Amino acid sequence: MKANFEHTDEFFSFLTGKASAALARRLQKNLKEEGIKMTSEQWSLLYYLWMEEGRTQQELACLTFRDKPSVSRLINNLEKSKLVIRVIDKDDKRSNLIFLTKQGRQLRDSCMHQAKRTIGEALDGVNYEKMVDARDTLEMVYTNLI
Amino acid sequence: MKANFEHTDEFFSFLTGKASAALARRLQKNLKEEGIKMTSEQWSLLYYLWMEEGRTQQELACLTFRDKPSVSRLINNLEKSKLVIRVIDKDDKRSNLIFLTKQGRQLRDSCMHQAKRTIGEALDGVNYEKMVDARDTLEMVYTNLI
DNA sequence: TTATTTTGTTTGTATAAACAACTAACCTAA
DNA sequence: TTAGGTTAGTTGTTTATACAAACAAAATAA
Repeated sequence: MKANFEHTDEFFSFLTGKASAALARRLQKNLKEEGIKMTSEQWSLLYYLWMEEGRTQQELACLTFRDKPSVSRLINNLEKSKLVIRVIDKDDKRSNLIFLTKQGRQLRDSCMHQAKRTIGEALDGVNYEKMVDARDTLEMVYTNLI
Repeated sequence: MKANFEHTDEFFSFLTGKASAALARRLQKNLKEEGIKMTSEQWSLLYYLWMEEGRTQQELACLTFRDKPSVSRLINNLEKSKLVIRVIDKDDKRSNLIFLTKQGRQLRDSCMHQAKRTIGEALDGVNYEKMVDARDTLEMVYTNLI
């Protein structure tokens, strides 16, 4: 069943994604305040490595909703910053396994702290259930478009 | 009153903005199917020019939540594509007034059609009120971060 | 085994973003 | 009227995105 939305402008803010863009900017700013020079995109990739290392680029691409070239280049920059390293998988020489460096591992706590702070700032005064609802709605939009 | 959200991952999808990214990709794809080579970013700027021409770059920056350099370069590309022209404001020589070309004006109907189609696809099966709620919640997040 | 397809990654090219630094035009106030 | 500040836009630099095309390793099929 397809809804009949006549008013494009009513959902224009979804097209722009301004809320998530603002959130990304704020995260980057908060990290910078802590002396951490890291983009929100790099953060989002490191997030999954802090949970578990040794993932392939393919896995990271799926997890972060990026295509493979984007992940490849993000990792280039993270390698330049000495936060991760590529290790060729012995069992499948096509794959790179991505590991954190000691330095990358050390950033985890302060980065997660700043992420929580950022989300706290974003959700100031926002009803929790409404937030969960919004997330679920966006999730549905996303699956519609995959 | 600051909410205490312990679980960062619960709101991770907001950080990524994957829904709006997917929507932007789909719009671009739908436009391409119509033979229109245009980015979603260009679309979002043209949208406001289709409503009213002769806006300044500053105005367009505010309307589309971009900074001035971003708008400047978007307009460079739109000029290259012969869709808009810059006209220096006689009353204030600092300002450029942005007008559509004949070609840019002609694209309006088919572009708007594809935008409505895209939104229809995105909102397939999504409850209208939930969508309005989600938009309002995101609006609040945005204002928290400005 | 060899040929074909699939999978994981990289490279090429174009577009766009943010931030900082800059120029030019305008305004205001001493 | 001139000095200082503001506003509008551009340019430089770095980072990130998408899509297409390439490449090599692995899996599959003949």
